[in-house]
Amino acid sequence: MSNHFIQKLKGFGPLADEDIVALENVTKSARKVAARTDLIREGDRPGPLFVVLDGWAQRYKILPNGTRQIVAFLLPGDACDLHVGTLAEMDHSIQTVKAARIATIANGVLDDLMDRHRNIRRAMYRAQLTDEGTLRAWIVSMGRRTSIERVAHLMCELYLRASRIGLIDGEGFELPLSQIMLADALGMTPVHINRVLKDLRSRAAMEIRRGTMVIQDPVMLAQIAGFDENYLHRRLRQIA
Amino acid sequence: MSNHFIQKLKGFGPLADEDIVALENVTKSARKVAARTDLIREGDRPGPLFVVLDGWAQRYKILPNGTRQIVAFLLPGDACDLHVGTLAEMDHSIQTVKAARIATIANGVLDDLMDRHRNIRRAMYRAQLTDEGTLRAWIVSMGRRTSIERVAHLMCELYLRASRIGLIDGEGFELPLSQIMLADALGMTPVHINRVLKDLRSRAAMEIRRGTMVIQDPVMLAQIAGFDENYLHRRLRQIA
DNA sequence: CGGTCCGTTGAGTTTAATCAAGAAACGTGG
DNA sequence: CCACGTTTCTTGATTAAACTCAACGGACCG
Repeated sequence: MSNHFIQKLKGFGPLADEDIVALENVTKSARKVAARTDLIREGDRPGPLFVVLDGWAQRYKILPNGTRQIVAFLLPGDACDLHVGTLAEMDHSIQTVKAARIATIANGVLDDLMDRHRNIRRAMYRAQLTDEGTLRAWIVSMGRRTSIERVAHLMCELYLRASRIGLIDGEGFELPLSQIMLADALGMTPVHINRVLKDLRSRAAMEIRRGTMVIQDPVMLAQIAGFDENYLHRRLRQIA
Repeated sequence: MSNHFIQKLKGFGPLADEDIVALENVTKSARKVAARTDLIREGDRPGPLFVVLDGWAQRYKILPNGTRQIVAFLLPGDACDLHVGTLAEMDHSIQTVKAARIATIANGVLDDLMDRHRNIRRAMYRAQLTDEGTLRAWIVSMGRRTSIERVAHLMCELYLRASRIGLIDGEGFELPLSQIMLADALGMTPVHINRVLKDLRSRAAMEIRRGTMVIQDPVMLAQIAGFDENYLHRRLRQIA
C-alpha cells in the first residue's frame, strides 16, 4: 500500500532505505477519522504532528463575529506544522473534510526522527517551504485578485497538488468541498461563489459535477487565474 | 552592540555561549543597504539566507496586471525562509523598506550551523512557525475582516512585534510605511487606506504622525481589530 | 417520506474602487 | 538654504464589485 507522505517527501530530496523504514514505522499507527471531525481546536495545547495519509483536511479559524476563514487545505501526504507541539497554544483548528486516514507522530518521536535522519529533516523543511509559498499565494489572491480570478487560482492550485499525488482520474479529480467551504476559503459568500462558478461553467473553463472537478479548458483557467505554478516549487534545484 | 537576530532567537529557546558565538560569527558580515533596494527578485535563483539586523524589509509580489501585494514585513531580527536556497526559483521578491543592516548567510554555512547547533536549529524552526502564524493571520484578515478591522489588526501586529524587540519609545514607534505600502499589504487602495486612517484618528484610537505610529487607545484598537495575540505565540510552552 | 443542508436565482444595499484634482511633504541640485 | 520637481496625502463625486436578504428547488439521509 502506497504511503502518500513518504511519496511526497521523496519528491523533496533523496531518502535512503533506512529513512523510509523509519517513516513507515512512525506512520503505521494511522487511524480512520470521519468527515468533519476536529483533530485539534484553537486554544488547545498543541498535540502530536498530524499527517494526512488519505483524505482531505483543512485548517480554519472562527472569528468573534462567527464567520469562518479556511486557511489551508491538507491533501494526502500533507503534514501539519513541524514542531507545532513546541508552542503554547493552537492559533487555529484543524478538521477533516472527508473521511481520512490520519497518522499522529508524538513530539518526542518527531524530534528524534529529525535528529537522526538528516534526509528526512531536509525533505520536511522543503515541504514546509512549499506550504509557506502556498500561504503567500493565498494572501496574494485575497489581496489583489477578483473573485473569478481567485476561484480559478484555487482550482489551479488544487488541480496541480492533486495531480502530483496521483489523484487525477481522466476528466478531473474529486473535490470534496461544498460551495460554503469554498466561500470560507476564498473570503467570499456562498452566494457569490455560486455565481462565479456559474460564470466559469458558461465560459466552458471548468465545472463541478457531483463532487468532481472537471477542467474543460486548463489554459483558459490558468489564464483567468494568472496562475504561476512556480510558487509551488515544481522544479527543485539540483542539490550537490 | 546588540544583535536583534540573536536576541530574537533567545526568545525561542535556550542558547549556549557557543551557539551565540556561532551566530555572531555568521552575522558579522552585515552590510548597509539603502531604502527600497531589492535584495532578491522573483524568478531569481535563491541566494543566501537574509537576516535583517536593523531596519525594515518586505516580501512582495507583482501581479501580471501590475498591482503589487506585500506578503510580509521583516523587522529587525527577522530572517527570510530557512533553506530558501534549496528551491529552484524565488516566488516573490524581497526589498528593504528603509535603510537597513542586512547579514547574509550562505547556504552551506547555514546547513552547517543547523547541523551542529541543535539549539539554533530549534529556535529557528520556532521562529519560522510564528512567521507562518502571521501569514495565516493575514489570510484571515484579508478574507473575513472589514477594511478598518484589517488596518487595526495590522497595527496591533506591528506594535506587538516592535515592542518585543524594544522598538517602542514612549508614545509609539517608528512606522516607515507609506499609505501606498499599507494599501499593498492590506489589499486595498491608497485612497481607501487614507479614509480608514482618518476614521481611526477621529475615533482617537490611533494616528500616524510623520512616520511615527501613535496608539492613543490600545484597548479600542485591539477591539476594533478583533486582535488575538495568541497567534504570535507570546507564551512559549515550558520545554523540558 | 419528511427534514435538513446545499445549490440556485433575483432584487436591493453596502463597501470599497475608480477618477479627478489640489495640498502638503520630501528630496535633490543649484 | 532655497527652488523645483516628485511623491504622497487628502478630499469629493461617481461607479463597480460583492454582500445581504429572501425564496425556492433539489439532493441526500435517516
